Amino acid sequence: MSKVRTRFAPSPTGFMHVGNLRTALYEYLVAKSLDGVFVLRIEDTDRERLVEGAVDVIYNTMKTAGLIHDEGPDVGGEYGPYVQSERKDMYLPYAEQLIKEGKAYRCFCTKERLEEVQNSTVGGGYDRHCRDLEQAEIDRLLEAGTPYVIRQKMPIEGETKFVDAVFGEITVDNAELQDQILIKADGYPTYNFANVIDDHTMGITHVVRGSEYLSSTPKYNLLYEAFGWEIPTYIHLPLINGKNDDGTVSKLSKRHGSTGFEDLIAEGYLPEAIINYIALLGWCPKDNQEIFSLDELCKVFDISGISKSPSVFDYDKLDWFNAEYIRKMSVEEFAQVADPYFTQALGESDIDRIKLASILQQRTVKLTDIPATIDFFKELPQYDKELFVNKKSKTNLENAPVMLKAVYDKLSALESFDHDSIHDALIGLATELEVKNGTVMWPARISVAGKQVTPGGAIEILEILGKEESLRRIQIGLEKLA
RNA sequence: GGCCCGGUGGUCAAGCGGUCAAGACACCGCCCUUUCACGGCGGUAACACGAGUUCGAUUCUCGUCCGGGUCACCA
Repeated sequence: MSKVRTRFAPSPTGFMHVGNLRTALYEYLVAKSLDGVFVLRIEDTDRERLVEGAVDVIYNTMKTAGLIHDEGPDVGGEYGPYVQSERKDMYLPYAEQLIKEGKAYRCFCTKERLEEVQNSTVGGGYDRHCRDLEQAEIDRLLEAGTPYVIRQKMPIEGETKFVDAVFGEITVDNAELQDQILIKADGYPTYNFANVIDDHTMGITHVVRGSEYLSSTPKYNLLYEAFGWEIPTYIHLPLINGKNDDGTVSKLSKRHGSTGFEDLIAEGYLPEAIINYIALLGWCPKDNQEIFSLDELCKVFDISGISKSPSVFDYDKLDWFNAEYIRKMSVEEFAQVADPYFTQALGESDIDRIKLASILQQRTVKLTDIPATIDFFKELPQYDKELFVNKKSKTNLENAPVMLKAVYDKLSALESFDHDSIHDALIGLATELEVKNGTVMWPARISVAGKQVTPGGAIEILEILGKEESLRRIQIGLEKLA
């Protein structure tokens, strides 16, 4: 059996939709799980839609996602070129070969005529007007320089069957198929034609793509058959939908939230979490494991685990994956990915970022949540003294100032302001005063943070803030309660 | 509209003729606890519907309904 080869063939639009990324991921996994080769091909034949720098977006996405291709425009390979616009001269000869063999023909119909036919025919579509023109007529039109396209002769009766690795056997009536255009009037191949030529000449064995191609697959096969080429294994993937406000679902799009890989990264999601999540959107391992590194996926991925029914992209679940990945990091790693967000909230302050990271790591879901949760370190927010009241901690406006004053005295007497010293001092204070720990801790934490919900407890915040700033803030709290 | 595909809790999903129908996310409750989180424990919640086939259907067949896809000189 020949070596498995898959390809990812994106158009450079400057945007990598998670649906596309998921397709790329599965292509990668199919190849890697079968000891095969993963190819990147850029499909840029639509020159009107060319976007500056769009190819770089593709490279960057693949790289940060970890989907390393074995062959492609940037790394080369035996089957180049890997950019479709550089292959444009390859296609016409193949189409002409088909004409010679009587399997395709030149169609001189004008767009106007085609439109008319479209509207007058019951089912719409082309009427095969030029399919059997006299040779003399063809020669005359050619000599007159009449523009033409090249169409493939599709069978008029019967049906075409094919087997998809996911969806099983699918049958389509040939009557559904029109004489498809291979070469456009401008000499460029159509997408479908270029695709088949490229996939075959690049030795692609497994075609992995979205299920929107399911019903056009017979067209591809008829082309493979016309050339006498071996038909690749098809692996069609269920679509990814988004949930609308009214509860219905539709194709995942911007209205559902960020759908681009880069957008998700900008929103504070980790590449590994995104990959892990989308891997499970339409595929399930035998043992229901959920957390997978890319390497692990390569080992356990199996085509039989791909599902047929479409799925809904769930940001809540993505959040969970992201939080899981954050918690799995070392403090140092987390501090590193969080650093830009620390800076965003704190500027270039001298706060110990490792300490900050250590209290933040367990409670961070998305990196972008960080600034809002730590901005109080930079500046004590305005807050209402009612915050000092907490039933569970048994604090109220009467005892809070008493506690706070005691905390102030105790802390100002401390020589070293590290975690253990502060801990012992405050816990000791609670014991001394015969109150529960919370009764001391609550006012202390509120006074130094100025908000009800904080990352870490009073001790952690005090330590990070340092003695001087802590005392200053407690003083402010005392004044507020006075 | 024709054709193709799909339909298990709110979401992702296991299941492949006999199960009290897994698990995860979300949600709710309890515990832990100096807040929030983390962690632990528990809970609510599903086979779209109707006929068959069968001793027995979530699993097989057909129909209905619902959802999606596709019908380009776009990719």
